Amino acid sequence: MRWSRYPINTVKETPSEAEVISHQLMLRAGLIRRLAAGIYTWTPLGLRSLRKVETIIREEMDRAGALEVLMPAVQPAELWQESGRWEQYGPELLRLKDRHQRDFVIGPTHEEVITDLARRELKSYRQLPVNFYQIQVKFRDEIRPRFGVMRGREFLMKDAYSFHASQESLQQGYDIMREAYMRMFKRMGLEFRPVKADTGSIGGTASEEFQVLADSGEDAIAVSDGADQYAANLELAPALPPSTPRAAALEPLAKIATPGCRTIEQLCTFMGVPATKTLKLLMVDGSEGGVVAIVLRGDHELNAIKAQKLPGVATPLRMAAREAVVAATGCEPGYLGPIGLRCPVFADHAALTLADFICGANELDQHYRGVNWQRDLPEPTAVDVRNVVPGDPSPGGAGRLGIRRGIEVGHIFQLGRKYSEAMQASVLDEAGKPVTMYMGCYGIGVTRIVAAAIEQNHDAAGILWPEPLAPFDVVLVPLNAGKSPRVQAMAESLYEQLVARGVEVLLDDRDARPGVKFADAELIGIPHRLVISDRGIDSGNLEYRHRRAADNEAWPIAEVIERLLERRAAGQRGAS
RNA sequence: CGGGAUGUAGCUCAGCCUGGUAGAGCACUACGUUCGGGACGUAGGAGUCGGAGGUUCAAAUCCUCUCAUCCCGACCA
Repeated sequence: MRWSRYPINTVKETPSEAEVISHQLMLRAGLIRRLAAGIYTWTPLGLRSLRKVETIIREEMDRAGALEVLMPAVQPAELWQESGRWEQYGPELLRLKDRHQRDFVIGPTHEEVITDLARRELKSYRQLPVNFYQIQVKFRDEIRPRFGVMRGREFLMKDAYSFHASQESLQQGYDIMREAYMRMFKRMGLEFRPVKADTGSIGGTASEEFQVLADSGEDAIAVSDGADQYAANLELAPALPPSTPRAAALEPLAKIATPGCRTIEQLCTFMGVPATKTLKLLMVDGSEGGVVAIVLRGDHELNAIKAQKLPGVATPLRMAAREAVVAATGCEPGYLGPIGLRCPVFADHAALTLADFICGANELDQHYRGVNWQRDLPEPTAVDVRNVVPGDPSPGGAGRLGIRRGIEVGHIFQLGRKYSEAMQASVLDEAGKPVTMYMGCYGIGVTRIVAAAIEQNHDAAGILWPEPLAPFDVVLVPLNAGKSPRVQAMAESLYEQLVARGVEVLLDDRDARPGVKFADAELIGIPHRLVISDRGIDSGNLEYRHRRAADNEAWPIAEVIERLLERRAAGQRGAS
């Protein structure tokens, strides 16, 4: 491709709307252009990388025996009513009416459509197992789209759905997909971890996410440093009950005035104690009205997923309204404590191991100190409702947990029979009896992968594409070709030879100054760069530089093609 | 949805407080000089100042409404 014939519009200034580095670089390098909030056009350059991601996914899905289909983006409401998600799904589901006033949705996912297809097409256990996949546009009307294509509303997704006659077969299909995912993300050159995950609104049982590790990631993940290799989404990671017994009560119970100490931080500053000696009490809505109290150690955070699974707690989790708190305790938030509460109370394990602790007195500007379980108040039910913190023991049994940030690029689920039951998708077994199929579901955020790759691979000058995802393999940079016929001729010759060898080459034939060409080539992140100049030709060498290298290499002109092919092959194998 | 902020040329922004002929840099076009790390000069094209209404002799500027975009938002007991 000739640069002069290819619309690559780079910009020096960072567009003000971009917050994270991948979004900034994608705009500056001209990979995407925003059309509306969370909705982007992919330019020719950006699309080349997006297609590379797609190709790797397609190859690995095919290798794993999955069959590609293409389902409609617009789906009739009837299917969603049948599965029950017409009511369940919130405003994130974009609904619309056609000219006959019939309800439709723009698909945020395709369980309903695929299950409908499966129940029509699959009649016999002999046709199972089978796995259908597609790479297709989805629309989710996110509350707050941000970070460019990282959390867009419209995005490209690979979704796959497998159908099985038994749980064992589902497990096998799931394992095959897990392997395929490991291969894909490795081929893309990404640093990632599979982590245990919550199944969320999709439902089902076993589930893992594939997280690309990056500080700007929206998800927190708990990773063990031990031999157990444990990794889980923070939402899901269990906090093990402490093994140390509770210390003996030493201090007497005393009520103290704590004016203006509404937060743990204020309380600790006022009292001169660490947050680990305090208790906090959170009020959440109960499932049948009323409120439920949850007690945590002062420095711990509530885990919403764990909390909403407690008996009597409303799903989804909602913090209790101020009025409800006052009605239940006679006190407003800021001074709540577990002593003398009438509502149901749960306490986190860590909160229950405290002795001589400080907690609210359920009176304005008053706290208790020297509080002890059993002696001063009954022990509530012990539960795990907090987020794990760095240093907690790994649930895997070896090592301690650390917290890292990740970008979720893939998610695999064993759905079981949730949709097949609701939509009556069954096949006949050996005995001629209908059996409801087991389903698995496997997603990949294709668009997001491009952003994640940049988030993980960039420097001050621009993008450092993992080679398998780069829009071009090589950029040829002739200097002063307008004045030097031999530079021009050599650049053309190299271009033709490389193209003939199947290399994706970008020839910078613009009449621009060298600095402009170098800066652009680095910004758009082409892995291999070859500079053609009079100076080089005189010395019998051309200048080669890898995008990740700090220095140039001088390559004899006669060897340039072969050496470049070698480097490219090495890079594609992931040896960059 | 609640709170905050911002809408002026393709991009980054100034001008608004204190009303009076719409600006700069980047980008773009032409010409000339320049040519190994985002050159310089000259000339030029480009904006219904988000939209509607109002106040005023006069509105980018003041007022009201509206739309869009961005940021923050259980974690507090």
